[in-house]
Order: sequence, then C-alpha cells, then structure tokens
Amino acid sequence: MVRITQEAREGTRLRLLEAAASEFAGAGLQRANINEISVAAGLAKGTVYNYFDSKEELFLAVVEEACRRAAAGADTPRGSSTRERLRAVLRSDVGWVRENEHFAQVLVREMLSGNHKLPRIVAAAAPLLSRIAGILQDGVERGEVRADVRVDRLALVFTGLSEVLLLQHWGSDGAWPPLDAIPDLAVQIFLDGASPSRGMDEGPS
Amino acid sequence: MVRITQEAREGTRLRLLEAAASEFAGAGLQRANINEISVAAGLAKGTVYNYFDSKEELFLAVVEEACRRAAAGADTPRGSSTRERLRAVLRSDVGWVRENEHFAQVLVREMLSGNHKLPRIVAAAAPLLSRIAGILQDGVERGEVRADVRVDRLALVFTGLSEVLLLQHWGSDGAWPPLDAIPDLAVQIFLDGASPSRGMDEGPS
Amino acid sequence: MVRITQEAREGTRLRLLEAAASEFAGAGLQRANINEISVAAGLAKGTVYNYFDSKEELFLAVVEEACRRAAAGADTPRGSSTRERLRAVLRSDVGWVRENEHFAQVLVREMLSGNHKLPRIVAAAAPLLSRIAGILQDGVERGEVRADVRVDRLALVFTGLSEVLLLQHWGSDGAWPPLDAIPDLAVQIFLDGASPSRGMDEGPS
Amino acid sequence: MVRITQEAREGTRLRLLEAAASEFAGAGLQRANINEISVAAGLAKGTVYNYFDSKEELFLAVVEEACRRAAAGADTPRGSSTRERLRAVLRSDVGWVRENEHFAQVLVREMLSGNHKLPRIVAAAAPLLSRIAGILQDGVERGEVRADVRVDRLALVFTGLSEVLLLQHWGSDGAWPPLDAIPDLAVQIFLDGASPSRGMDEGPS
DNA sequence: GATGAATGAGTGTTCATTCAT
DNA sequence: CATGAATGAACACTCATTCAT
Repeated sequence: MVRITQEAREGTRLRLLEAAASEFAGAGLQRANINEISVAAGLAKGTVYNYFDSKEELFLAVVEEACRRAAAGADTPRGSSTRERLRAVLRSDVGWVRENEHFAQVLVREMLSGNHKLPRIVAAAAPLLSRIAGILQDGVERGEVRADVRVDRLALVFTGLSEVLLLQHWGSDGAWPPLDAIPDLAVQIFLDGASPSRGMDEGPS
Repeated sequence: MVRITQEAREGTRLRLLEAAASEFAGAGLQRANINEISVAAGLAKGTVYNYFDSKEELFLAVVEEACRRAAAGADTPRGSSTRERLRAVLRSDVGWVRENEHFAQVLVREMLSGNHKLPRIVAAAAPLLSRIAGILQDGVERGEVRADVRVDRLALVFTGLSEVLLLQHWGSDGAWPPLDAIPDLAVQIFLDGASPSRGMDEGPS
Repeated sequence: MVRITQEAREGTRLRLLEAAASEFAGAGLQRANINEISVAAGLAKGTVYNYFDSKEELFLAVVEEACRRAAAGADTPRGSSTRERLRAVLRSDVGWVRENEHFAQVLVREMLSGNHKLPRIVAAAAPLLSRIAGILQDGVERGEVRADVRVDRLALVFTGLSEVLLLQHWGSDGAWPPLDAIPDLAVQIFLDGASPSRGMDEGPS
Repeated sequence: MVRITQEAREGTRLRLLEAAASEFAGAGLQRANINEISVAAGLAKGTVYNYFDSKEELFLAVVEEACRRAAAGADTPRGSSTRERLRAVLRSDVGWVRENEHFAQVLVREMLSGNHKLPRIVAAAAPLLSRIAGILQDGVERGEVRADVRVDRLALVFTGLSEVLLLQHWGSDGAWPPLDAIPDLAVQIFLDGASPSRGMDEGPS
C-alpha cells in the first residue's frame, strides 16, 4: 500500500484539515496538539508530517482552506443596490459559517489576532476583502457609499464589524446575535449606523 | 534590598506588570516567556513568583491593570449629545492607548479573543462596557440611538468596532487609521454608517 | 524504533522500572531524578513519560512491581509447623531480595516510611501481609501462636521485624546480619524471643 | 535590639527546633519547607539562617535534640530483671514520645530510614543504643538473654522492634497498638516471642 | 504510505540561600 | 539581630519532530 490513489490522498488531507480546524478553533495555534489532531483524523501522529511540514504549515493550510471555502460562495448579483449586495455576501458567508464552523472560527480568530505578518495569510484573505471592496467601489460610484475613505479600508471595517458580530455570536453561545440576524445587523450598522429610524424598515430577512 | 518600603514594592510590581504587558502584547499568553518578562523588568525569574502565583495570574493582573487604566479617564461630560459623549470617551481612550500601548494591545487582543471563560476578565471589563452602555441608554432616551437593540449589545458592537480600528492601526504600523482619527471614525460609522454626507461635517479633528 | 513488538515495549518498560528502582532505592522519591533514571535505562527523559504519567506514577509502578516479585515466591508448604512455614517464606523472600536488591530496598523503605496514604500501595502490599497472616492464623489454630493479638497485627510485627533486619543488613554493608541468617533470626526472635535456649537448636543454616 | 540575652537566643533556637520538628515529622527532610518552619516559629525566613547554617544542619539539630530528650528519661533501676528494666526504659520512652511527638516521629523515621551515613546521627543515637545494650549485657550475665548474638546487635533489634510498633501506632492513627501497650508488647515479643503462654501474665500496666 | 516509539529542547515553577537594611 | 526581597540552580513535564520499520 505504498502507491495510493490521488483521491485517497486528497481525502486523507481533507480529514486532517477538518480535524486541525476543530483543534485550532478550540485551542488556538499554540495550545493545539498535533497528536490530538491526528487521532481525531483517525491517523497516527507521524502521518500529519507526511502531509504538512510542520504545525505552522498545517495551520496556514487550514486558514487557506477556510479562505477558499469562504470565497467559494461569493456569487454577488451585480447591478443591485450596495445594501442588497452586501447583505447577499453576508448571507452567503453565514451559510458557509454554519457548515464550516471550525474553519470559520479559525479564520475569524486569525483575522482579528493582528498577526498579519505572514504574507500567505494576507494573500489568502485578499479575495475576501477585494470582493467587499469591489462592491463598495461600485457603491461609491452610485453615491451610496462615502467617498472620503478608501474602499479597501472601508472593506476592512465592514469585515471587522461582521467578524465582531460572529465573535459575539459564538461568545454568547448563540444567544445574540443569532447567525441569521448578522447580515442585516452588520449591513444596517455599517451603512446607516445605530441612529434610529434609518433603513431599518427596508431590510427583509 | 530588604524590608522594602511599600512604594518600592509597588514599584517593582509595576515594573513587572509593564514588562509582562509588553511580552504578552507581542507573544500572547502561551508564547510569552516568564524569564523574558523578568529580565525585561530587570529582575530574576524567581522574583516574578514573589509577586504573582503563576503566569496565568500575571496575565490576569495585566488585563485587570489595563482595564483599570482604561477606566481611569472616563470623565464623560453628561448632558451633551450622544455623539459628543462617545467621541469624548474614545478621545480619552486613545490618550491612554498612546501612553499604554502594550496594555492596550493585551486588552484588545483579549477582548477580541472570545475566551471570556474567566470571570475575572469579565468583571474587570464590565466597567468599560457599562460606561458605553450608559451613554447609549441616555441616547436612546434622547431619541439619538435606535431602541430596538439592547444597549449592552450595542455597547459591545461599538466597543468591538473601536477595537477593530485599533487593530487596523497597529496592523498597518500606524498607516491607517491614525490614532487621532479613531474617535471620529468610530463614532461616525457607529452612529451614521458609511453612507455619504451624514453627520460627517460636524466632527472636528 | 517504531511499530515495536509487544515484548520490546515490555522490555523497555522493564528497563525503566529497574533503573527507577535503583534510583529510588538510593535517593528516595523526592530526590530521585527522572533524567538520571532515563539515562540509566539508556533512554531519553521524554521516553519515561511515554510509559508513566508522572514521577509518582513511576514510583508506584516500582513499588507494585516489587510487591509482585516479592509475592511470586510465595510457595508455602502447608501442613508443616508455623516455624517452618515462616522460615520458608523468609528464605524465599531473601532469595528475591538478593536478585532484586533495589526493588527490595524501595519496598522496605516504603513499608517503614509510614506513608500509607496511597491506597495503591496498601493494595499492592496486602498479599504479602495476608500470606503471613494466613500462616499465623493456622499457627493460632495449632496452638503455636498466641491468640490474644489479631493475626493481621502480628503479621505486621513479623514483617516489620524482618524489614528491620534487612535494613540493618544494608546499613552495615552486609556486616550483620548476613542475608542468609535473616530467616532463622527473624523467626527465632518472633516466635521465641531473645531469651536463651529456646528453639534455637532446631534451626539449620 | 542587636544584643540579645543568652536566654532569649536559646528560646528562639528552641522555638525553631520545635517548629522544624513538626515540619520534618510531617514532610520529611526533602519536602520540608524552611519558610513554613520560620513562620510556624513566628519568625522570618532569614532568621533560621542566623541559627542554623542550612536546612540539613537544622535537621541534624532536630535529630540531636530528639536523641537528647529521649536519653534524658533514661533512669533505669539497676538490679531488677531484664524484663523489668526494658519495660521501664520503654515506659519512659513512651512518656517522652507523648510529650514530644514530632521529635519522636523525626527520630523514628530517621532511625528506620537506613541513611546512617552521617556520623553525627550515629553519635547522637549511640547513647540510646548503649543504654539498651547495657541492660542486655547484664541480662546475658544473668542468663536472661541469649548469648550467641552480640548485645549491640540485639539492642538494634529491640530498638527496631519498638520503632516498628511506634510506626504502626502512628500509621493506624492510634488504633493499634495504643501507646501504653507498646512497652509490654515490645518486651514480650522481644523476650518471649509470639508463641503462646509465655510471660504474658506477669506484666502489670 | 502509515506508524508510533524515541527524542530533547524548552519552560513554568519551587525553594534554599543570601544580604542590604 | 531580625527581616523578607531577590536570586538562580534545579527539575518535572510537554510536545513538535524524526525515522526505522
């Protein structure tokens, strides 16, 4: 059993990524235990090193996989309003967060950790940000988004705001906000702010 | 040094807290090295344990000290507008962040880490949140803040937003946003959102 | 060495137990050094922890192994006199003490240390005591042993007496009593006392 | 308060010895904590080192003090039977054990530890042994003690037997044997053995 | 390819001892 | 003399990584 099929190898790799995501989500990079990961994947410790060079590499692979999955659902219906497009993106995001909670937690923690030294993480996350930035750029041109702050920076703020809401969702064990409420909530605060009677009646969901 | 004065003991404790804040800010709780902390404080490793029972205790003490310092500048001019009061709080915060960058980084990382299992951290951070929640509650009564979301939750969002901006400040090595811009930026986004031409002309700075 | 046979694993475990017995015999539980033990076993420090959870666990395993070995030679020829049966047990014991001096020293030190808080040690030593108690019980019924003290207590006294003699053997570097003399000596004192001309002529050796 | 009276110094030294005996009795030499000892004596840690050069010195001093106290009550009524004289010695011993339990525990543990490398301990314990050896020598001359084993060795056995009984007393939390029973029990077993109907009716107490 | 025994650098923690006051 | 803050050697234990099978 030396020569394995490509699919089997990919399957093993995926099992390791899932197990690693679960461990990293719960324990973070430092406290995560390679042995736990391998056992959770139904494999032996040494096998991890047949797929990834080190714990850090495994972590990066998890983050990259998370970004890949997050970017997958990025089908934005161009042409509609900025509000509607942002909402659509977040609804899609919430969908994959529900299906990939561990990957999402790793990604959010990493995004908010302030350790963006690693170019690979920046590169992996770039599509997620430029997706938002593109929508905001269109919004600026439509006069729906303020033009005095660069859209890449506004995208960072919007992303950060969404991530903070996810964090509060997980931190409160789902008490508030519920996942479903995050798209509207994030978009309302981001576009209209917390002042009363503004755009709050127009959102469906 | 023996039979030391109370001030000298407090001074040593403070040196340890500063050194620990610096280490924790850079490396986080896990990777932080007690020996590095002690050397940075000009002391031997064992001395740390004359002041704190364990690394975790030291970390908690740093967080509590950070909260104490953050709450110190909480002089809110009651009576003025919600916008002005929030701005004042953040300007005060930015002041202590500048003076206590390491403590601030530890605090922000901890707040955004989602590890609020420890009651001591929750308790230490409570004053910071209730300060904001109080202002928002007044704002609700003045009709300046939306009333359909509990103010403690809005306070979490506002705090999270400010922390995200701080994170981006540090992550960009100060490129954007500059510290001085954070109060206005955070308050504008939080109260008015990112839509154009709304309340953006009334802020100074 | 990977994917090792069960015997190889048992062999390594045994090497560790032997090395640990030697170290514990010389230094006691507290002063014993895990690194010394591992090196004496021809292994690295970490390997000890692949086999035992902690220093205390290793110590307990040594004590249990010592009890197991001590109890192994317990072939008492039922039917003969109490004197002869006690002598036979001690001769068997002296045999394994000679072959397992370090284990014996650990066991005797532990028995005489008065730290019988640990149920595992009590449980491990129980067979050794009940073996003696059984012989004494038979002796009571044959009228060869005083009946006014419970046999389990007499067994403790007999065991303690034997252990004291072993201690004196080791403490005098073998000068007195020689190992071979201990069975007769212990049995004579225990059954007849140190008064003259009593049962001392019937023992061989 | 630099120059202190001789009595005050002796008093402090004694308080330290008592506290140390208590700690050593409970924890043994290795685990005993100098700070605990100093606090129990109502002093600061450094003060211990004004009286004793090291932890080991303090331990030795405790053992020597224990031997001194044990030897103090050694008023044996010469002329009576060996049995009576041994009983008298043990009754005296049991008396000081009751008054000095911690010192006694330290002494017994040390005697049964088999660490008689230190000449100071051997020297300190010598009077206790020669006291017994003297009685036994007289007993040999009176024909009351077997003559085929050197009396110093018999003295070791008798002492060891008494110590084992003390150990069982403490180990059973006083359940068996009670302190008062130890003199008769030890003397009976030592002189007559555990065979029935021998000298067991002649003991008072 | 998978395994898991072995490794050993790294680190948190203890505590006997020192010494300036 | 008494103090107790400071020290740092010592050590148990962890765990990412290696590699022979």
